[in-house]
Parts: sequence; C-alpha cells; structure tokens
Amino acid sequence: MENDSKEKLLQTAIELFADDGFDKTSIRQLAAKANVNSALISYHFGSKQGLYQAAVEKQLQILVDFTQKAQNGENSPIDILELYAATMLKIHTENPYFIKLCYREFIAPSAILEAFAQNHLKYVFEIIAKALHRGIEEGLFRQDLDVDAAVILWAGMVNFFFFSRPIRSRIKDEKSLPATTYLTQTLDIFLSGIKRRD
Amino acid sequence: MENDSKEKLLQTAIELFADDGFDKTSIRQLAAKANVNSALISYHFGSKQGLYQAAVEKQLQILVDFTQKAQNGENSPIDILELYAATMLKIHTENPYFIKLCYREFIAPSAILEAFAQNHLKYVFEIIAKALHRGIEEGLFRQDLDVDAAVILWAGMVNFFFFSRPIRSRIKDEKSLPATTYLTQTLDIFLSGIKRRD
DNA sequence: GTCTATATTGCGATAGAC
DNA sequence: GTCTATCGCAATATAGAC
Repeated sequence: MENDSKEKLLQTAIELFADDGFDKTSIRQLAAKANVNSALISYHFGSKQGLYQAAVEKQLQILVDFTQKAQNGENSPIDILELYAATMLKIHTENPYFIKLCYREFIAPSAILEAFAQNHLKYVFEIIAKALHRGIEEGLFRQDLDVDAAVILWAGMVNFFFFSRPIRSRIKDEKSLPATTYLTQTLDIFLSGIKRRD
Repeated sequence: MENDSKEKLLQTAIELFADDGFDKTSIRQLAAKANVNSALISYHFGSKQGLYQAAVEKQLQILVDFTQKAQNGENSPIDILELYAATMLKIHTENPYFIKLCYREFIAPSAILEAFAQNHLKYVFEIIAKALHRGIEEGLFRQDLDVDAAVILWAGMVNFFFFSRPIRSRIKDEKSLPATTYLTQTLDIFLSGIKRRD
C-alpha cells in the first residue's frame, strides 16, 4: 500500500493533464480524483510541475519502443515504414491520453520535450530517412525523391489521422473511419507515390 | 484614437495567447504589452475569455476564404487540391500565430471551435471529398480510392509540415525545409499515389 | 472610454502533528 | 507516508471617479 499513492497520482495526472491541460488542473482536483492527499504531490514529485513532467515522460516512453524495434532485426525499407505506422497505431490504441498530452507538447514544447526531441525523436526521423535512402539505392523508390520532405510526409500521413480525431468527431455526419482502413490505404498511396517510375 | 485600444488588445491577444496559452497569459501582461489599461479588456470584450474567443475567431476567419474561393469559379479536382495547399501555405506564411493558437484548439476544442467545425470546417472536408469523387468519375484517380481516407490524408500531408515545425526546429542538425519545396513534392507524391493505375 | 483601487477567489506549497 | 491547517501570492473582475 505504501507507494500506491504515487502510482495512482501518476495515472490520474496523465488523465487530467491530458483532458484539461496543466493550468486548468489543480492539485486539489488531482488529489481528489486519485483519492490521496494533495500534499503527497509535493512529497512524491516535488511539485505539480514535477508530476506533470513524470506524466509526459511516461507517455513519451512508448515512442522509444519504436527506435529499439526498428534498430534490431533485419528490416526492409517498407518494413520500417510499416513499423512506424504500426507503432503509432499501437500508441493511440493503447493510450487514449497520448494525443492530448503529448501533441500539446509538440505544439508548444517545454523543456521536457526539448530533451526528448534531442534524445529520441531525432532518431525516429533518422530511421525513416535511412529507410528511404536505402529504398532509393535499391531501386524501389524514385531517384529524385526528396528524402527530407518524404520523412515529414510519412510522419504526417500517419499522425494526422490521430491528431485530427478530436475535431473530426465534432463534425456532424462525419463517418468514423477505422484507423486500420486509413493506414492501409495510406501506405498504399504513399508507396505508389514514391516508387520508381518507369 | 477611440477604438484603437480594442484593436490593439485583439492583436496582442493573438500573439500572447498563441505563445503562452490562455491560462499562462494574464490580463495584466496583455494590457501592459498592448499599452492599455487592463480594465478595458472587460469593457471591450466582457472578460478575458471573451477576448480569447475574439482572437481565435479572427484567426479562423482566414480559413473561410478557402471555402469561398473553392466554391466560386471553375476548379478541376487537381485545382482544388492545389488551392487547399496554397491556402494553408498562405495562412501560415502571413499568420505566424495561427499554428499555436488554432492547433491548440484542434487538440482540445472549446465551444468556439465546436461551432466553427460545424459551420465551416465541415465544408472544407466536403469540398475536398467532392473533388476526389469527381476525379474518380473523370478517370483521373483510382476507382478503388477510399475518399474518406484520402481527404484526411491530403489534409494531413499539407498540415503536418506546419504542425511539426515547432518540434522539428528543436532537433539539432535538422535542416529547415522550405514549405514550397515540401508542398510541391507532396502534391506530386499524392497525385501519383491516387492516379488511375494502368 | 479610460483610469485607480480594491473585492474576492483560488491557487501551489509547506510546517508540523501523527 | 499521510494528514490538517494555513500562509502568501497572483489571478480576474468591477465599482466608481474622471
């Protein structure tokens, strides 16, 4: 029971900070929802800011998995593209709070994300870039492909579906499209778009 | 000079709310930067919230231009796709505060964006969907194209470049790619990806 | 329309008992 | 580790003079 309150605070923080943002979430709300005393936030995490940092870092940790999987094992260029899409799908499926919590940080990065960008995100981009370069060498992709643009493009194609979900759900009569349908179609279009032309 | 303070407050609000967010911006800061008395915020806009609403609505207004331009005049399917990209480029070039202010709303939509989604954004999606359908009928695009997916895809390809700018600028050694280069390449890849296959 | 002064609320943090 | 009680601060909003 001893460290239970710490874990409960962390999980509640992910939910509340994601839904309401850092400033609109008070330590009193947080403590009430987690069923612990509000003074324990300072005790366990130093401050409200410290708790927020722990929450964001815990969510971002999932992205590290991609880097590790992508670097281990033999992966063809297309494998890497598929792996990135599958990782993002997994993240958003298993972690409903990732979008709000982390995308907020993407728009206005704090020191937390600054560090993460340097230490991890950088390699996500690099891995995809390397896969595209290899695809060009192997004659799979167009010789004139602008790799820098294509990396952002692929990340965008995959991410925007999740990013735009909150707003799309607000549009009346908007059909809800399954993520897998979208991603399959997306990979297909991207690959036909970048493949070598005859 | 009479209504000058109102206009100055609005412009300052766009800048500060975009940079620091609603909660981290105080009416005192706002008033100081705009060189007006803080009580004038309540006088002109009712409340801090009212000023925020006015700021977001002013920025979103630019998107309405797209709907109007796209609906007037003869536009081929490809014209529409290009027009959307050009509109977004124009928005982000002329309005450096659009990303932070409006994308924040996209992630956690308030009542303001809720209304905007129903009244305007809906039609942006519809216009692109209609263009894609027409392209299929005319034999330009693949018969098996999933239009719902492709609409999100095109919006994502165009938007993610701007959305990811803040975080990309934090990655060391990341080259800054001109928006026009990206968008040209993007249209090219998207069109080859969705065109009819022989 | 603009200003000063202030009422009121809610926040994060912590001292100190258990 | 957990709790109560409270301090000190900064926020928005507004009443009322000019």
